[in-house]
Amino acid sequence: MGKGDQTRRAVLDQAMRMVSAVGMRGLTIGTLAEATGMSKSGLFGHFNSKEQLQLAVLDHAAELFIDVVLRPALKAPRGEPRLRELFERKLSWDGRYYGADGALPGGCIFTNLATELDDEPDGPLRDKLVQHERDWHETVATVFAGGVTEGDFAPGSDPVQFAYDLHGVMLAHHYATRLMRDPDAERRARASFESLLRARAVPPG
Amino acid sequence: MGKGDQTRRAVLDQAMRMVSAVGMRGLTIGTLAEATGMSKSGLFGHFNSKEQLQLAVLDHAAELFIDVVLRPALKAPRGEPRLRELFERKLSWDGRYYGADGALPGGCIFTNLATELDDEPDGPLRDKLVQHERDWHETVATVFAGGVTEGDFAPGSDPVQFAYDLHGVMLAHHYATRLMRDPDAERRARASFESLLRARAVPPG
DNA sequence: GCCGGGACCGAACGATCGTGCTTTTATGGC
DNA sequence: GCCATAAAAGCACGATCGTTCGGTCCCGGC
Repeated sequence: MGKGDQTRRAVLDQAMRMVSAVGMRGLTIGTLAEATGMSKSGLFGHFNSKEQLQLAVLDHAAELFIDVVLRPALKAPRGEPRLRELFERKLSWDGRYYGADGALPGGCIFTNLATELDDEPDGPLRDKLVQHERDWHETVATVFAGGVTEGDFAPGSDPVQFAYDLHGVMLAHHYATRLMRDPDAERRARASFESLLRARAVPPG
Repeated sequence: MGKGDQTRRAVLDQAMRMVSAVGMRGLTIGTLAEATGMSKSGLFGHFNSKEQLQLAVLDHAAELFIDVVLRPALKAPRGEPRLRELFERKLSWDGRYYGADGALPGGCIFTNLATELDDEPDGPLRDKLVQHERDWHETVATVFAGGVTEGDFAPGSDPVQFAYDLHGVMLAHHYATRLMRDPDAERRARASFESLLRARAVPPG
């Protein structure tokens, strides 16, 4: 990895942190340059436009998400254990572990971007975010469906509805943690998660 | 109501629309002036600072929310009917009715501001939003608790946990509608809502 | 040891930001 | 209809925005 890639990666790390806190609209090349100790033009040369910088940040975050949430969770045993692992890792991603003073001081960067970009006209940035979100929900639905075939959840359960509901739990947790600073947020999120599973428990008999 | 209040109100209406779409950070006095057909300085004179404009927008939105969601819903009969009315009106507020080409083309302004301001340091704007959100969740919890004493829901149900869960349903609906443009979003939200109630149904016997 | 190219910087651009000041125009009470 | 006052406009300010250009430094290949 040459000098260029190294700097580029460091810049993207810093940019990702800033975007998680202030969004794409709050990210400016000037403040990013200052935060990384570079000149505006020197930094700019790595991306050639702000839009390409934004796209690179999104890709960078997606890679991190796959590394620390998705791939490790998919190593857990099929069915309910894998679903629980996915939930726990996503919970950490949202707040406790990678939030605060971690890689994402502003919380889940995708959640933040979702509400920032949802009213934007179609474009490369919005499209990329939607694609990433689509992949994520599909993964959740697939993992849950695996739990159905494993006999952990009631047959006939709708995996898409489960992914929808679980995402609601995640969003509520993000909201309660970051805006409301509710110390019970994590406990409440776990309670909601257990309710979702209980509602899909295999019927007795 | 003098001329001043009249234009001020018209400006706030327009500002609220814009904020719902582009957030407080995306709202600029220049574009707001152009959208209302005024000069920057003429508009500025009504608020004397951008922060006061932002605070006024938040108050304006809170009044609208009380008018079209809260107050009408509280006229419904105590218990489950009142809770259902609250849910339906909040659903309309988020997307169908007041969204799109209505008063809030960018969807629920509070949801948008929640993710935009959650990482901001404490200040008048953030504090005001948190206060409004606190009031809202307290109302939901209280209305649900009324359902418990009415015998519509299982005794021992936790109203705060219910408010947390319902908020998750709302956030998931907002997300599915606005970012993902999921045509099934409303149906899924209703399904989630019914699940929340079913889990709190009075036990048989 | 020279040279080409990538990495980076400094300065500057036009545009737009929020915000003052001064002046003109419109309004409402008598 | 006059007149004090409120409302709106005009203009300018320093700062910052994304972006461009020309130059400087340093490192690897010949």
